[in-house]
Amino acid sequence: MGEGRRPPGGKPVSITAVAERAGVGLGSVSRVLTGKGSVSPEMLRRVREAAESLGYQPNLLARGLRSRATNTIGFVISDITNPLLAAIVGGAEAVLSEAGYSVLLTNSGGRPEVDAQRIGLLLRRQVDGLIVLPASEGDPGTIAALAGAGVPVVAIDRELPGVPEASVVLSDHYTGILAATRHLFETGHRRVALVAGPDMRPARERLRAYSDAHARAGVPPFGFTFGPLSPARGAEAVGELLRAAEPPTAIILGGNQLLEGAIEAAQGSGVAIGRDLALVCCDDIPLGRLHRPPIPTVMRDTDGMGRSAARAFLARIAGETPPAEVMATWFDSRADQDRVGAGSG
Amino acid sequence: MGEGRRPPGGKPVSITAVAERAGVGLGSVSRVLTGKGSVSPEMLRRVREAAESLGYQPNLLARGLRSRATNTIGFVISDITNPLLAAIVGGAEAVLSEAGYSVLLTNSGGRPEVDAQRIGLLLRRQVDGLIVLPASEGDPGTIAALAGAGVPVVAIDRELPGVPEASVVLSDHYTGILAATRHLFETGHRRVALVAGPDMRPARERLRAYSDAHARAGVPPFGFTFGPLSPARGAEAVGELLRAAEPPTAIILGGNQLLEGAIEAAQGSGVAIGRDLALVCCDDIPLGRLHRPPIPTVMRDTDGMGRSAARAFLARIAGETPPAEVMATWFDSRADQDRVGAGSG
DNA sequence: GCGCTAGCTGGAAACGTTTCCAAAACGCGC
DNA sequence: GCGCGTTTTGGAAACGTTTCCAGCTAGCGC
Repeated sequence: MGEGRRPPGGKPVSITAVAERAGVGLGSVSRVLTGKGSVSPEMLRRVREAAESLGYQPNLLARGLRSRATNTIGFVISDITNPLLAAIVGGAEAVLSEAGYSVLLTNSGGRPEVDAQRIGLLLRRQVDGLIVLPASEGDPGTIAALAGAGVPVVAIDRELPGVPEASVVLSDHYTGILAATRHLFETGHRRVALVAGPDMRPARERLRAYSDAHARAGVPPFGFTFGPLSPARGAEAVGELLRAAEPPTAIILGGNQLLEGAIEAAQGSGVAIGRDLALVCCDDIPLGRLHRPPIPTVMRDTDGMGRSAARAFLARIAGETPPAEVMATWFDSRADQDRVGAGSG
Repeated sequence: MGEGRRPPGGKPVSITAVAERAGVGLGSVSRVLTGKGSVSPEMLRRVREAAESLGYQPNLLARGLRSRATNTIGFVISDITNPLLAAIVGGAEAVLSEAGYSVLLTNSGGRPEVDAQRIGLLLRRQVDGLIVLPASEGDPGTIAALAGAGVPVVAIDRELPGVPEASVVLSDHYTGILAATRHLFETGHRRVALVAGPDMRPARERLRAYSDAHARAGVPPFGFTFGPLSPARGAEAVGELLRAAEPPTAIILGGNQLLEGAIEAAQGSGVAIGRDLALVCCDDIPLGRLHRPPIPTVMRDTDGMGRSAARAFLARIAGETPPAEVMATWFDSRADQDRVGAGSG
C-alpha cells in the first residue's frame, strides 16, 4: 500500500511525519530506522508500521549532511566505453554494493582536466572515498584534487606521485609481456615492435619487459612508441611500421583499443595477420579471440581487479592500510583455440 | 594557494567561515556564490577573495537539501559493459554536463530487481530526474519505482506501461530490419531466421519488420526466437539453427552481443560466414566491421540517442512536454568496405 | 531638509536527518 | 515501598546551505 511512493500531490514524507503518526519522538524513529541504539519491541513495531503505511523514504542528502557518511563511493574512470574498464567497475560494484555502498560513476572521456573536475564534484558531494583510474598519472589538477581529498583513495593501475596516502591495485604487466616476447622469439621472430599506450605505469612496465626480454635473448629491440590508446592510434602506428623498409614481423599492442586499428591497417595493407605478421594484444576481447587465427593475448582478471580495489577501499574505511596489491597477468598464445576453430562441428 | 583543498587537519571550510573572514553576513556570501540576488562590486570582491583564500568548496548535500535541486540526474543502465549503451551514456553526459548537470550512473547487470532498487536509491538521493534504459519493460518493482518518482523520467528504447508521464526516445528498429530483410531476399536468400532479444519494444519492432518483409515478398518466414542478449545466447541460437535438417541461409541477429556467440558457433560448425551463411547484425561494433567479409549491419546513432534523451530531460525540467522522439536506423550492407579491404595499401 | 524608493545587507528560519543529553520508565533486590 | 542502575524515550542542537524578511543606506526629486 503506497509502499516506497511519496503521496501523489503532497510533500515527501519526513521522519517527523512518521513520528507523529506513530505517536513517538523523532529520536526513537531515527533509532528504529537506522538500527542504532536500543528500542523496545513495541516501539519497533509502531514505528515500522507508521513508516510503512506512509511510504517513508529517508532523504539521503539530509542523512549524509548530518552523519557525515554517505555510504557512497566515487568511481572516476577515464573511458566508460572501454568494456575492460567497465568490467573493472562491475567487479568493484559487486563487492561495494554487498557492503552497503553505492557507486557514483563518472566518465572523463580521457580528458585529464575533466577527471580533476569530476573528482572535485564527487568530493563536494561528500563521497566516503574514491576509486580512480584516471586518464593521466601526472595531471596537476588531478593530483591536487586527490591529494586534498580527505577521504580514502584507491588508484587502479596508476602510480600517483604526490598522493602517497592512496592505496594502489596494480597489474603485473611485466610478467605477461615478458612471456609474450619470449614466445615470439621462440617462434622465430627477431624483429618485434611494441606499440605502447601513454607514458604511465602500464606502458612503462610493458616497455621494461620488452627491453629485458630482448636483452636476455641478445636480440636488438626493434623499437617502441608511446601513444594514446585508441583505434586510430593503432591504425596509425601499425600502418607506419608496415610501410617501413624493413618492417617488423611481430607487433605487440599495449592495449585492447589498439587492436581494432591494427587489424584495419593490416587489412588495408593486404597483410595477413598470423601469417605475414604476428600480433599480440593486451586484454581479452572478442575481436582478438574470434579472429582467425586467434590473436595471442596477455590476459588479466579485470573483474578481480575491481573487486580488489573495492576491498582495499573497505579496508581503508575500517582503518587499515592495505599494502599495494599486484595482480597477475599471463600470456595466452591461444594455440588451443586454433585447434578448436579447425575442429569438427 | 590551498585552492580547492580543505585545510589539512581542520574541519572543512563552511560558508560561515567565509562570511567571517570576509566580515560580511551569511546571506551575502550565498548570494555571491550562487549568483542569485544582487550584490555590490565591493561585496563581490571581498567574498570571492575570502572564499578563494580559504579554499572554500560548497557542500552539495546541504545545498541540495535546502534548495531541493541537486543538479544531478540519475542514469539507470542495464549493462555497462555493453559499449553501445556506454556510448548512449556518453552522448547524454556531454549534453547534460554542458547544461550544468552531473550524472549519477548505476548499473544493474541486467537484473530487473536491481534496477528497481537503484532507482529507489537515486530518488532518495534527490536526483532531479532519471534517464532509464532498464533491463525489463514490465518488472513491477521498476514500474512502481518510476511511476512514483516525482521527477521527470526519460526512457530510452522502452515502452513503460504504467509510467505514462515518462518521455521516450525510441529507435526506429523497424526500418532498418525491413531494409536488411529485403536485401537478403534480393541477394537470393529465402530461408532467413531472426534471433531477437528479450520480448521488449526493440525485439518486437524487429519481429514486425521481419514479418512484414516476408509477407510483402511472399516468402514464408523461417522462424524467430526471443531471448537474452548475450554471447552465450547467440552461440546457442545459431548453433541450433545450423544443426537443423534444413538450416537457414541467413540469420538476423537482434543485438550486437549476439554476434560474438554467433561467430563462435559458426566457426565451431565449420561454416564460413558470408559464404555458407549470411549474418546480419544490429549496431556497429568492431567485431562485425572488421570481419572478413564485413558483416552487414543495421546502424543507428547511439551518441545521438543519448543526446536526445538528455535534451528531452532538459525540456521536461523547463516545463515542456517533448513528444516521443523516434530516431533513424539504417541498413549498411558494407559492400564498399569489402572493396577497401581488398584494395591497395 | 525631507520623504520615498530601490538596492543591499545581515541574520533567522528552514530543509530532513542524526546525535546528544537529560529525564522518564523500568527492573530488581532488600 | 524504596533506592539504585539500566534501559528507553523525547526533543533540542547541529550538519551547511538557501531563502526569506526586515532593516539599513544611498540616491533622488522636490
